Amino acid sequence: MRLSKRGEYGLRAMILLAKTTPEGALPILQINDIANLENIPVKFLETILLTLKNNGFLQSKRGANGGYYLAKSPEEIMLSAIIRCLDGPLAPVRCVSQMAYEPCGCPDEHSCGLRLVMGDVRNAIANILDHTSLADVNRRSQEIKRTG
Amino acid sequence: MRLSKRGEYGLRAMILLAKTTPEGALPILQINDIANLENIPVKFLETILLTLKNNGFLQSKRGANGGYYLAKSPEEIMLSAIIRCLDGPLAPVRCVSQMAYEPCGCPDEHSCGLRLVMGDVRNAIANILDHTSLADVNRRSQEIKRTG
DNA sequence: TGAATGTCTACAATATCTATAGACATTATT
DNA sequence: AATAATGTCTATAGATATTGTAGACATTCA
Repeated sequence: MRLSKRGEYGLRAMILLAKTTPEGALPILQINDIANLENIPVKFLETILLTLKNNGFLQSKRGANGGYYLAKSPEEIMLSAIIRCLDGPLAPVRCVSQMAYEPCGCPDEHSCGLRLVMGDVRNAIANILDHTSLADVNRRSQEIKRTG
Repeated sequence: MRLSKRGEYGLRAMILLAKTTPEGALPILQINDIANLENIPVKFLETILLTLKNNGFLQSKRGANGGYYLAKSPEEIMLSAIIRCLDGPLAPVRCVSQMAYEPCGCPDEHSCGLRLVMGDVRNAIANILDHTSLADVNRRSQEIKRTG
């Protein structure tokens, strides 16, 4: 039930970009800066950000003073979408996956007890991650910093 | 966020054993039978059942007419325990794991937004799996069979 | 023009997962 | 006692996924 490093790094990078996006600004960050701040191997981060870009989460500016910035507002980017992009389905087993369903081969999938429970688990995970945006994450972090 | 084959096979075997445990009986099943019924590679299942035995989930009888049976009542065996035994921690990241905590290296773990969200995810998963027993799984399956 | 950046593809290194091999120990049955 | 049926245990092979790197290229700014 684990988030990969790719997924974790991607999320951290996106959260950082969202953090530095105050009000409709265009807060561009360079790969190197993100890598340094978050302690991520540069070349690995490169491929992650590129994937995120090619899937519409980021935009970029090339050349000197280039960098990456969010393609949408931090309010609109949900954690579930980022994780699905980098790590694949949220579901613990394919036979309850929305994005990558596959039959699991049990004699009666409809009444398979394991499948029913794993469906609940999938929903529990998705309910959180589908409703948590990058902005939510940073608000929550800020709130802890204020209230302890 | 995926359940491994080992985890899945182990759960299926345990659920099957629970299914055939009606009332305080000693319903012994052999590796071969379980493997055939659930379509699991025999030698792989061997190692899984052995692990489950060595961790107190199963008991066994050796020799001719031997086999495996549950060490406790199906009501008492929770899915979370089986998964932790075969697949490791439920938590998506180590820094929110109960059974295998590790610091993730962010500057302030206490206020790390990602950690807070992943903590919620961990709890959502654990709340389901800690409260679902083998007996629950089979009851649920039965109910679907009755009501459609 | 040159330096700073992102783009892209391939690949290397490592880890993990899945599965199998095979020698051994125990028990029931005859 | 002999035999066959079973579980026990450890090692390891094979496949796949993850993590990370290399390097040539394209674009932009100054």
